[in-house]
Parts: sequence; C-alpha cells; structure tokens
Amino acid sequence: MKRGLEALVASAISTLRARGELDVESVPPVVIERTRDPRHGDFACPAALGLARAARLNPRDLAARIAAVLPPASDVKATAVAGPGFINFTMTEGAFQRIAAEIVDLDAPWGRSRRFAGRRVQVEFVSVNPTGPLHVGHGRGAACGAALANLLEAVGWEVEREYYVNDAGRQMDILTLSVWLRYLEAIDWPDRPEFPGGGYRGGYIRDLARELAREHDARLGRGLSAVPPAEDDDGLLDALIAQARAALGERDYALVADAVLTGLLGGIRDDLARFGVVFDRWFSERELVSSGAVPRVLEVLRERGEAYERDGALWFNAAAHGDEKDRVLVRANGQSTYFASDVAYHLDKFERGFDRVIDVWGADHHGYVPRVKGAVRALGLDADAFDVVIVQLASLWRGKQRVPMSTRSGEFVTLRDLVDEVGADAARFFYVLRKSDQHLDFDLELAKSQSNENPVYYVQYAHARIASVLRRARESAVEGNGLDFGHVERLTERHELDLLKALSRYPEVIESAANACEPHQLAHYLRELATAFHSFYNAHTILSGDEDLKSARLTLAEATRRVVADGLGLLGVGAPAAM
RNA sequence: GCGCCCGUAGCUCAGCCGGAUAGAGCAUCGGCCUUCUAAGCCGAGGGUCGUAGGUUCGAGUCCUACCGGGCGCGCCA
Repeated sequence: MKRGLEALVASAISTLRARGELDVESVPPVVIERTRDPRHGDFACPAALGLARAARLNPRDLAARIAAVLPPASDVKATAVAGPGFINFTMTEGAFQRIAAEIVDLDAPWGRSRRFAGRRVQVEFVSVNPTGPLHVGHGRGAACGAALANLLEAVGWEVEREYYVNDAGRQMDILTLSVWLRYLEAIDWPDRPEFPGGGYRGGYIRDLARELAREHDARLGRGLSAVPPAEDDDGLLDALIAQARAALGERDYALVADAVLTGLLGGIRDDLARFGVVFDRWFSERELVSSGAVPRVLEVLRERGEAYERDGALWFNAAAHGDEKDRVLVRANGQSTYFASDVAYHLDKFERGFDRVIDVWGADHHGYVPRVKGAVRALGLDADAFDVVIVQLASLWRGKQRVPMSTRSGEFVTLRDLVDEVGADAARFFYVLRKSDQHLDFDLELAKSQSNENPVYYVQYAHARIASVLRRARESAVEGNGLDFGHVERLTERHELDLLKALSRYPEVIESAANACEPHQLAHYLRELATAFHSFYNAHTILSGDEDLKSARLTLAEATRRVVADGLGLLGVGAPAAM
C-alpha cells in the first residue's frame, strides 16, 4: 500500500519537473507515513515540506500542485492538502477489505517480501565462550539474533546462522585443568593440589569430572610434582596447567580437553535447542587457527601496509581506521592475540561470499567494534556490508532484589533454568520486547508470573481465542468440512476496519524491523494487532446469524490468526490453539 | 581521564529519514460476563520529553555544553 502511494507521488513530482513547474536539482526518495490521527486520512506524505525550500515555493502551494497531478488510483478514495503542507491519502474500504481475503487465500505466509532475494547474509550470534552453561544474560543475544535472522529471511535474504566457538587459548586450558582437578577429587586421588582460586567452579565442572571418572576410572590419575609458589592466581594457574600437561602427556591432556569442550558445547547446544535457537554452523576458532588463517591474514595486512613492527610486537594500524589507538596482533613473545584470530575470522566470513555480515555482540564488547570494523576496512572489504548489532546485557532481578552473577564462581541463573520455569515462549518474547541496545531489567518473578503483566500471553491469547472460534464454526458447519470465507465487503464497522488497517501494516513492520535490525518493532506491532483484535472481538459477534456477515468476520479472524501466528513464529514464540 | 550507549507518565518502555494535539503496558480509580475463551473489553486521571543554549517553516528526534546513570578502555580471552 505504502509502496503504491510512494510511486504515485514520485510520478506526480516528475510530471511537475517535466513541465518546468518544479525547479529542483534532485528529489529525495518519497516518504509515506501512516497517520497518527485518523482525521488526517490513512497515509500522509510530507514530500512538499522538504522540497519547498529548494524550489522556493510555499509548502502548501507545492503540495496542492503535486496533489493536482497525482495519477488516478482505484484504492485511493480521497487526497487532501492539510496542515503545513502534507498530502493526506484516504484509502477506500475495499482496499483494506481485500487484504483479509488475500491473507486467507494465500498458501504461504502473507507479508513476506522478495526485496533481497538472491543475496546472502550471515548472522553470527551467541558465540559465548564455552566455559559453562548459558545464563540468562546470554539468552537475550540468542533471542535477538534468532529473531533478526528470521526477519531477514522474511524480506528475502538467504540467511546463515553461525556460532563462533572460542575453543583456542588459555581459557580452554583453565577449564581443562579445573575439570581434571575435580576428576582427581572424584576418584579420590591422594596428594592432589588444592583447587586454585582462579579455576572454574560450579556444578557443571564437577559433572564433567564425574563423567570422566565413569569413562576412564582412575586411568587419568597422576601425581603432580611440587607446584612452585606463585605470587598471584594467574601465575598459579599457569604453573598448574604446565604441571598437568606434563603429568598427563599430550595425548591424555588432549583427551581431557576434548571431553571438556565436547561436554560444554553439547550442553550449550541443548540449551539453545530447548530455547528454540538452532545454528546452521558452529565455527571453530581452533580449526581456523590450525588452517593457518591467522598468519595468512597477517601477511595480507602487512602487504597492504596496515601492520607494522614495534617493540618486538606486530601492530595493526587501527587508529588510521577510526579506532582510538593501534592494536597488537602478535605479542612480543610470538603469540598472536585473540584480535588476530578475529581479523582472520572476519576475512574468512567475507571470503565465504556473503553479501552482508552481521555480528550480534553483547554490550560488554562494544569497545571492540571500532577495531574490528577498522580491520574489515583495512582488508579492503566492503565495510558497509558489515554491521555489529549491540545487545545490552540484561541485569537480573528477583522482584526488587538484584541477582549477582559471576561465571567463574558459578553463581548464575542458567538459561535452562529460565526456560524450565517460564517456558521458552515467554522468555523469547520478553527478551525482544525492548530495543536491543537498551538496557533490560529481567525480572524473574515477572517472567515467571502467569499474569497479565506478562505481555506474551496477551498476544497468544488473541490467537487462542480465534482458534477457539474457528473450532466452534467448524463444528457447526453443516457440510462439516471447510469454512466459508468471503464477503469481505461486509466488514464496515469501525472495529473491523481498525483491525484490517492493523493487518495491512504487517508487511511494513517486517521490512522496517529487518532493515533496522530491530526485532522489538515486531513485538510491539503484535501487541497492537492483538489489541485491535480483542476490541473487535468484544464489540461484535463473529458467529453471527447473518451467514454472509459471519463468513466475512471469519475471514477477518482467520487472517488475523495467521498474521499473529506468523509474527510470533518470526520471534520464535509459539501460537497456542488453546490456553 | 578518554570513548560508546542512555535519560520521555508513579514503574517499565515505544516514538518510523525532523512533521500535525507526545503514545503503550503495568499500577491507581470507575464500569462490562444467562451468548464465540474476562489471560479480555470500555472509560478516567497522570508529562517542563534530564537542564541550558543553538540550527529552521517546524525539535522528544539534529548540534554544543552541563547534570545524572550504564558499559568499555591490557602485548587478557
């Protein structure tokens, strides 16, 4: 609908320019807005307001001239020039009524667009370090990323969902050590060292250790030679890791390390699956590193003059690409940094042929954005094709009480617990209700409550109500099969038209939410759509005695049901037929 | 100290590229179930859009300064 009007106005403007009645150098894209006030019609176009100055014309006069040469359109009932120079459009009732029939007739979901068909986008999200189970803070990134991926698909993109696994580096060693020490406890090995302060605590470490003990009995038990005293936690950890490596030997150390990684990733994968989030690809940093991608990308940077040596280290020319200072790629001790892997990873993404690459990151990484964007630019890649969506971490509350969280100490509420307690639907909806770069207070009590404060039920309830009416209608249908949809011209009451208008916005909302990477727009829309339905439902009886009217209202109800179900589906939320 | 994000109703938040009289949910108050699901509907009250300037036909939206809050600033991962 919007598109059609945009074309009308654009055509009128070029008519005026062709006639020499509008003297401007260029015309910005025509914008059509939904009106807030129904007295201003259904749509408004502020184009004349913007063009007036360049054309040195009074905005109202210009609006009137544009309106006068608008091509005829059967869906437009009236146009008017109003206010400072808006062109307002009122659509015919038929234009809205037809939408309900269209939605019901279509086999595929209505409101999808093919605008980006044939183009590929990668959405990388969650990518939490495999150091333990996902907690509720991670759930938001999962919910937002998954919804964003769905939205992009809905406007035609071919989407790949990827999880980047940080399975290389010291952190994996600390985890391996932690599990192995707990394993020594589990098999009651004598003379084992005290569990270090910097080690990972938490039940899942003990679980993995017990599993190790089940599979290998005491075969992996080793004594440690004396651990030299270390002045701090990190020093102690490094010493213990070195001892463990030596005692276990490379093969058994790798065996423990693999068991740890497999166990943790398996847990994460299960948790995400229960949350309704599935990835197309799990990309391993370790594999990236062992493929030689890091030295290769460093070579590219060197050749392009974007990397240089200083103080024995290799630096990336980040400041020249918008970062506040240059960044180390290879440390003086010869070890490449995490950042170097990341640069290699992003080059790899683009080499895989994506037209667009989107990273969904937690807000605690936002300081990292300039250097990665800078690296993408320095590699000569299309920086405009690379976006980082920042998802603010959620702070957790139990009513008025803030819940402290720390991964190493093992004190946190897991995503699994949350899903068990409130259900995946409520959690998914709750997470995407706020703009993702806005801080979110996640109140466990509220999310758990089955009350009307919890907005997911409001939308789902609309769906369940419709489903119930449709069941009723089927039962009473004489022929028994198939409902009689049609007669949409009978939908003329205010509540019916309001609902039709709400439905007509769906394609616009999907496009806007996808383009802005803002799933919350869809969540808000669904609430508004549900409101329009509930009002209609209370004002009128769907199963009317007037057969034609009944069929018209059933069409409207079914169309609404489909849009609600589809929209909830894009957010990863179910649409129950009964509640 | 520097950088990024934020400040809108009692609370939690929307506000589309600057557009017409700033919206929603919750909470509060008052109504609506012998008829399709009351997890619903209808109505009321509630605002100096942090503060002060600036840009212009027009500012919650853009710019500057200040106040207040969050996060980030390693040859860590």
